[in-house]
Amino acid sequence: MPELPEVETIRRALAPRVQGRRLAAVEILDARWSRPLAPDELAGGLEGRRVERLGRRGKYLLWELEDEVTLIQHLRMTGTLLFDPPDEPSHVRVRIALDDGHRLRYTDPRRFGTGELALGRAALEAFLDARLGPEPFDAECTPAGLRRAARGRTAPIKAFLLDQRRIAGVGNIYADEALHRAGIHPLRPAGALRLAQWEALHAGVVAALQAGIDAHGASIDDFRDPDGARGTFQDTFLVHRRAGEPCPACGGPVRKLVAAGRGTYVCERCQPRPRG
DNA sequence: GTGATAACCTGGGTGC
DNA sequence: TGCACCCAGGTTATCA
Repeated sequence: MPELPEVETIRRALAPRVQGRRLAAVEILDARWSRPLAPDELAGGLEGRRVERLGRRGKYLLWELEDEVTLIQHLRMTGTLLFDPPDEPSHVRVRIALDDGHRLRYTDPRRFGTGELALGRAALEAFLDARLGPEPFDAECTPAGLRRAARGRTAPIKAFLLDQRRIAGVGNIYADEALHRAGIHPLRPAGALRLAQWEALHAGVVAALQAGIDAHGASIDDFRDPDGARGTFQDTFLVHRRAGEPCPACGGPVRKLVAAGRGTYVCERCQPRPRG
């Protein structure tokens, strides 16, 4: 599941290969990907333009093209970008040919991924600002700021972490791993956390995301980098998808429960369940 | 405004 | 072996 570290892994691998190149041809095979624009309409906005920068914001991959045109790409559940795959992969939704002869293939078995066009800097910022809170690694993302955003909230902290408007880039995997690092139960009401807990959680989020980036992402199911290689973060998960196994910190059992409607993994010795 | 839930979608796993 | 069913999850829309 591409979360911030997986998208960053893709960005780092692709940026030196696409920056400065032109999108010679763009073929969109799935109208779901480009809607509300028709495939030809979106492809027409991209073709011939030079890639000035490949950026990222939260889980969005930002293809910043000349003339202030940006392709805002979200991989959702199973999206993968492959660079010069040896064979034509299955579930190809978009084909891109670069002007130096290299090829990109966007594959997405579940077809949740999206590509949207922003015309102009203001449109891009409006799109992102409406959907995303601060980047976890930025100085503006602070424990005190998160605490303010959560004030009065009774929803579980896991739901708060998954809400991209509160903090950008955290998904199900990294929320579980961050909460375990911080010793906080995922069902604890977000508004009930003390400042010291927010400090621990902020540090846990940053540490989990950085570990994911260092491992080139987590490849539980579909994630592959642009060269088709798997990430290794799944090999060092503390709790996520480890139900029934001993907690690496205390040896207690890792349990699976549902929080925010998502499969959630917790060690209730390290992460005491809230009373009531 | 807030929180919970359904819907989108398909491959893989499980049970019969 | 084949079929039906369930589950996974990021985001958005809808409802209470």
